[in-house]
Order: sequence, then C-alpha cells, then structure tokens
Amino acid sequence: MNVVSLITNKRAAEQSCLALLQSCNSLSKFTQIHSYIIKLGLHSNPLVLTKFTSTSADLNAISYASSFVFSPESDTHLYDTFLFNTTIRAYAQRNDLKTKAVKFYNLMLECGVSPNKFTYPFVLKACAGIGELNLGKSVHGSVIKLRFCDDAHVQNTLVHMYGSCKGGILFARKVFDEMPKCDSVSWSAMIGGYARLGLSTEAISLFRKMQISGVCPDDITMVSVLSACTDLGALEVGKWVESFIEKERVNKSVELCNALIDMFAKCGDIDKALKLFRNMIEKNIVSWTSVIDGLAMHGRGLEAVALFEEMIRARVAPDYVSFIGLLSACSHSGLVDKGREYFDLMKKDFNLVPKIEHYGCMVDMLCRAGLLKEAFDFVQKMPIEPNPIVCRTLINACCTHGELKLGESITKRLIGNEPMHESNYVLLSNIYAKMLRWEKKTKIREVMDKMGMRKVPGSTMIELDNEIYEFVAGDQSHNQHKEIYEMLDEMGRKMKKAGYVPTTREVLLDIDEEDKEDALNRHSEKLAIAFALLKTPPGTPIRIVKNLRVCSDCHSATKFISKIYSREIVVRDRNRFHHFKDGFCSCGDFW
DNA sequence: ATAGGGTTAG
Repeated sequence: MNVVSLITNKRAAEQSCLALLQSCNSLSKFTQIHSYIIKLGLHSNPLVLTKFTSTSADLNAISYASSFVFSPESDTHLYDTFLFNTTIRAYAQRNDLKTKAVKFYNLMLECGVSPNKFTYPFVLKACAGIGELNLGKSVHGSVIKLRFCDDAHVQNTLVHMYGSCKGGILFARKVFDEMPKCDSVSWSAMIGGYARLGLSTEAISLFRKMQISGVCPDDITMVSVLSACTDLGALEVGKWVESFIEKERVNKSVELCNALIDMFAKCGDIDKALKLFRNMIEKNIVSWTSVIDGLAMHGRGLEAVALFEEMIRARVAPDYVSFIGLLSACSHSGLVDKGREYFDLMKKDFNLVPKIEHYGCMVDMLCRAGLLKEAFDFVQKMPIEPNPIVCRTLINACCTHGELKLGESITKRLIGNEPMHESNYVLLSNIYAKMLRWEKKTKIREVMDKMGMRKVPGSTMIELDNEIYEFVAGDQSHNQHKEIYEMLDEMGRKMKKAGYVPTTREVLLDIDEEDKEDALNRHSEKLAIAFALLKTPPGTPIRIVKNLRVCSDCHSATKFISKIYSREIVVRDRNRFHHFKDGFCSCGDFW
C-alpha cells in the first residue's frame, strides 16, 4: 500500500465516520460508531473526536464519550481548544453534570490548551447552574486576564452567571451597567436574574427601562417579565404584557404560552389560563402541568384529575412535577381516595419512584382531611426521612386538631435539627399561645430576638390602576389611611349586624378581648379590602395577594364582606386561591 | 461551533 492510498483511505474513513455521526440519533447507533472508530484507528483524529463528543451531547451520552476521548491512554497532544469547548458545552447543558464542565475547563488549563472567546460562555453557563459566587468570580478573573471581557456574548453570560449565583445580583447589575451595548439577550439575562430571585418589582421596572432604551424584547424576555407578574399576583400588569405580546408580535413559543398560562392561573384567572391552554397547538408537559397545578390551586380538583386523565390519553408521559400538581389537586379538594390511587399508580404504571415532595402531598392530604393518625402512620412507614416541610405539615395539623403537646414535641425536635429556621420558632410560639402559656411564648420570642430572627410580617398586595399597593398589619403609611380605617369601622359594624363574630381565640397575643378584636381588624388583608371597597366602583371584583396563609378570622370576615358589599373577592394565599362570593368561599372552608 | 426562558408538596 503506497502512502497516497493510505491517506485517501484515512480520509475516506474519516469522512464516512463524520457522516455517520452527523445522522446519528440513537444511543445504539452511537455505540456502533464508537467501535467503528476504534476499528478504523480514528481514535487519534481530532475532527472525529470532536464530532463524536458533540453528537454525544444530544444523546445524553457525554460521560460515555468523554471517558473514551479523554481516556488515560489518549495522547494529550490531540486535545485542542475545539475539543474542550465541545466537551464543556455538552456538560454545561446537562443540569446534573455542570461541575464536570468546570472540571474539564480546569483540565484544559492544565493541559496548556488556551481557551478562546467561545469557551467562556459555556463555562459561565455551568457556573450559573452551580450557583457558587466565588467560582463565578474566579472564572470572571480569567476572562479579564485573557481579555475576553470586551466580547458581547461573554458579557451577556457574565450577567446571566452573576444573576444565577447566590449573592451575585449586584455584580450582574455592575457588568450589565458597564456594557457599552446591550442587546435583547443582555436585558433578558438581567431581568431574568431579578425574576428568579423574587425581585419582581425590579424585574418589571427594568423591563420598562428596556422599552425606553429601544431594544426590542423577545419571547424569552417576556417569559421573565411574566414570571415576575406571577410572583406579584399582578393580573393587570400581566394582561398588559399579554396585549404587548400581541401588539409587538412577539414569537409565541411554547414556553411563552406556558408562562402566560401560569401567570393567568396564579394571578386568579384560571378560566383564561384554561382557554389559552385549549388554544395551544403544540403543548408540552409543562403546559399540562401548569394548568393542572392551576386548577389545584383554585380548588378545582376534579377538573385537574380529568385533565390529567386527558393528558395520559394524549400519550403525554407524566413526570415528577406533574404528579405533584395532581396530588396537590387531590389534597386541596379532599379527594383522598383518588390521591391514594394516583400515588400507587405513579410507581406501578409510570415507573416513577415517589420523592419526598410526593410523600409531602400525601401527608398534607391526610392532614387536611383530618386523618391525623393515618398521616402519622404514613410518615412512619415512609421509606425516606421526613424533611422539615413534612414535619411542619404535621405540626400545623396538630395545632388545628388540638394535639398541642404532640405538636410541641415535634417542633422542639425540629428546632434541634434546624436551629436557624425562624418559622419553627414561630410555630412553637403559636403553640404556646394556644396553650395560653404566655411566659413560654415570651421566652421563644426572646430567643428569636437574640438570634436576630424576625417573623415574616403578614402583608397583602392589591393592584389598582396598574399600581401595586402593599399593606401590613396596622399599616398607617398609606396617604388615605384615615379613610381606610373609617371604612374598616363601617365594615365592622355591618358585619356584626350580619352575624359575624370575631374569632379572637386565634389572636395569639396576651391582650384583652377588645384589643384582640382591634388587632384582627387591622390585619393587612382587611386593610387591602377596605382600600379596594373605597377605590373601586360597586360590583368590581376584588383581587388580593397574601404572602402567608389567610387566617381563619379574615377568612370568615371576607365571606361576610363578599355578601354585604356584593363583591366577588379573590384571595391568593401562600398556597391556594379562595374565591369569595355571596358569603361563601370556593375552598369550602377546607384549607 | 458562540449567550438568555417555563412547571415543584406546607
């Protein structure tokens, strides 16, 4: 064999291998190609190795590929920037393997292969997923040293990376502010950073700045803006965003439609969410899950179950998240038997091993149904350790069912495991209040003070004329607070006439009955409703958003108010919706 | 070959 034919053969083998990889769409074909590469002696062909690695990314086989490409027998001289970039990219796009991306970046540096401007977006994306600020900062340091910081793509990923790292948002903003030119990606990364952190007001106000700047937002920008609306419960802003999307002809990707569905569902208009869902041509599992979860939050459990069944018939495979939605639908609607049935089905029919979240749903379901003993047995038999969330579910159930001693002992144990979580102390202090052990309650509050902890104050938001107003208990900061308190007095008088009795036993303060009534009357929720009654024409529905669970007195008072003032009142609470109408609530007092 | 997004039990 002469030299020329050897070269053409090698070339031919390389070409055919690249072509095979190009069209490879299954793992079995991929492993075949792997043996083909070895047989033809192509394992030292950089072009083939790079293609092999990049193909593996789409087949979730990057670990398989990289153990071959980077095996100890491989010649390290083969490794070039291209090969490392491909490997890092493949790892960076896998949620569970992002640390590997950083590992290969370090290996790259160790091997003396220089990163280029394409390397850093991948590495920074991995850093974003890992979320460790110091790691991100050190990579940023290399970016500066290697002078890639003028590259627009690198800057965009820096914003995204800092926006995804704990404590990094100010660094993100700094990079963002110092960028000479921002495109829609830069704005999206910054707005998305705020939205993920729950800095929703900042996210929306930055979006307004983006409009002024003249950069055209795209579907991805709008997803973040909508998720900020969802967080705030800002239906009016959300509706405005929807019309903006129509007007500006923003690409209505599946993800954007999903975000719209989620926004309408969580801002109180579940029927609009359903309508959008029905009009979607291409749906994915997230679309189904969002609308099932939305129905669950609105207490429309049977519809949620029906939709889940429809999803199965449509041959969309349910995942872990969709089962959380389904089980919580059963829980919020008291569908205990259905819930049990689906919980078993999860393993049997869908091969999904229930996780702690699913066990949590079951515990919650049993507790809501008053099956406290069963809930405890269930936890005993669980194959996984109950987590603090499950414990708090049990403790809350103990409180509502008068099992105060039991609640106290679990809470004490929980504090032992989780000494820095303020809600545990709040729970314990509430238990002592219910036991009328005021001295113990005071002591807990002292401990909290000493540790620098504060109870999250209850607050209620309401949106009027595109403004968001926030009230806290006893709030006097509003410039119409005088009128609001007069309105509260009037409401109180009318309610008492209609038969409302303040549930003062829920006031966990050591004060006399009259003061307790007063304290109840100043709850943020009642302030917001009074404000809405003052500011909106008769008959307008009132929508409010609470950061905590609605208290039982506010719940019963709101029923009276809905009847007396003929208003539909929609309350989003920490975990579900209450639709008040004609003196009744959609939750059927079952929350 | 280059970046950004959605659903998660109390």
